[in-house]
Amino acid sequence: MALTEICADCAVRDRALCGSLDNGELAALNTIGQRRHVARGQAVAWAGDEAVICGNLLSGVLKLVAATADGREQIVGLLYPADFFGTPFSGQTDFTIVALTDAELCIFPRAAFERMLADYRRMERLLLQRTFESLNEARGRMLVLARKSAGEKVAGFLLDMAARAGEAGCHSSPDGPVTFDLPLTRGQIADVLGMTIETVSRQLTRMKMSGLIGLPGGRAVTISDREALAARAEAA
Amino acid sequence: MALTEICADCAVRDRALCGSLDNGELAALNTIGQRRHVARGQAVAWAGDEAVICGNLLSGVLKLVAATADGREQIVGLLYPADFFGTPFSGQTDFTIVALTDAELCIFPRAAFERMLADYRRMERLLLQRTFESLNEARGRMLVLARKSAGEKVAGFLLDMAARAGEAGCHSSPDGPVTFDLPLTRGQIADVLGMTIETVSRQLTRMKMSGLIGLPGGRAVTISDREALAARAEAA
DNA sequence: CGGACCCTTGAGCACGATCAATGTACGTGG
DNA sequence: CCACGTACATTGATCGTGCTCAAGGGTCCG
Repeated sequence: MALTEICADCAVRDRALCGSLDNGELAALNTIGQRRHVARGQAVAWAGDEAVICGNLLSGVLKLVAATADGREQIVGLLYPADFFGTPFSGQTDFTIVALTDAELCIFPRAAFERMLADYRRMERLLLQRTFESLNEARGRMLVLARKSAGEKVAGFLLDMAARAGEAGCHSSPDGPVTFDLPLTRGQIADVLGMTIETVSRQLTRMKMSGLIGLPGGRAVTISDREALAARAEAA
Repeated sequence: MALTEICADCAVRDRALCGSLDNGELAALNTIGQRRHVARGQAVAWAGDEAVICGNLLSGVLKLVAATADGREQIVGLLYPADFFGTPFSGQTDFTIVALTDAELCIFPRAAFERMLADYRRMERLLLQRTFESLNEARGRMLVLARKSAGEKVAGFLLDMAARAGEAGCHSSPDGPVTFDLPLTRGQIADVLGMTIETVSRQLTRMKMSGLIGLPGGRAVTISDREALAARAEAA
């Protein structure tokens, strides 16, 4: 199956980096890329290993994990469909990438991808822009991790997830109750926010008691009072 | 004074982004760049403002600051000579940039700089690589901020600063006591590490008591036992 | 000498981590 | 179909790190 055909039916065709390529260029991409499926929990890359691949995420969610020598973990980034992963020009990967859900990837050998960047300037430019965005996001997260309280962290996280769920499904109800499923377990939320599973749980129940949110069960969350939730995300 | 002359005597000529340009290209750069001096404490850019300039740091140290609505601050990055600052392709700056010491900048209008990137591919490539490095550093810092104890944070910070001081002066004494001046006040260290001024001070005196370091006075620090300090930077 | 700024040290407290028990949902095999 | 195992979530009790508030000392400069 030629990649051009694959690309034609690619779920993220217009949003991924390769959206900047025309059909002829996709044919070239064809020769070096391939699809791969990873199961939930499976690692895509290990911190410390040589960086041999990079690519785009087609479906599912990946986490980027940093860890201390003694096993403490911190999720330093989440990857959603159309996101690029891997570190071109870098000898080794600094972070472990693990699939949080079953996921589908479109991967390239790093060296070949770097040559491609040289050939397709629009793609390199796009990658530069995205990298700046990631950098800004990471820095913003540093403020959250270091200076925000548990309540602020969880409230802000819920708003982020609601925004992401909204832009996907786009039920377009700007206010009023919105319900969606969190793609993460409590433990993973804790890993993202730099807290413990118990504190996340307690904060969620507190917000339920205050009427800010509803917890219908499973991973579902209902934003009942977006205003108040936003206030809690900023309050000291 | 032509910029080419300026560039010729530029302190960071071989280390900055523009090190990738030849003399003819520097002449072009000449037409859009200019030097600027900023005093200690003075801001170079404000978070939320439109991003109009970017450039290279020639001398001094700058901080990149994120802040909450109610005034809590976090330093999300430090800039040293030869570092690039600013966010090309982004409408507004997300972080405030302030000079920690008197500093000298080489600044460009953002739009003009973006056009330059299009003309000089080596520079764009270099910027992409540097941005990836910054991203990795920011993510590594997320782990520190969220998961490390006060002692680990301070120990790791001292080692970082020692490494930086070493590569500048390069007294090349790999082991054995090394003495250098911290470029930051206790308060600024606290802002970098996500803690309070008091906790930083207490940790430093603890390390002095343990014989890991010496505090000769002023901003000076002596690394007496690098091994033990490194152990404390990793220990739980 | 006075004031500004930075640093150190102490006492007390609060937030969130830790330890522990129980509850809930789901899938598997007897 | 129910018993069981696993993984995830909730809730409680207790503890400790690091923040807060407060006082005092050092250094530099006008």
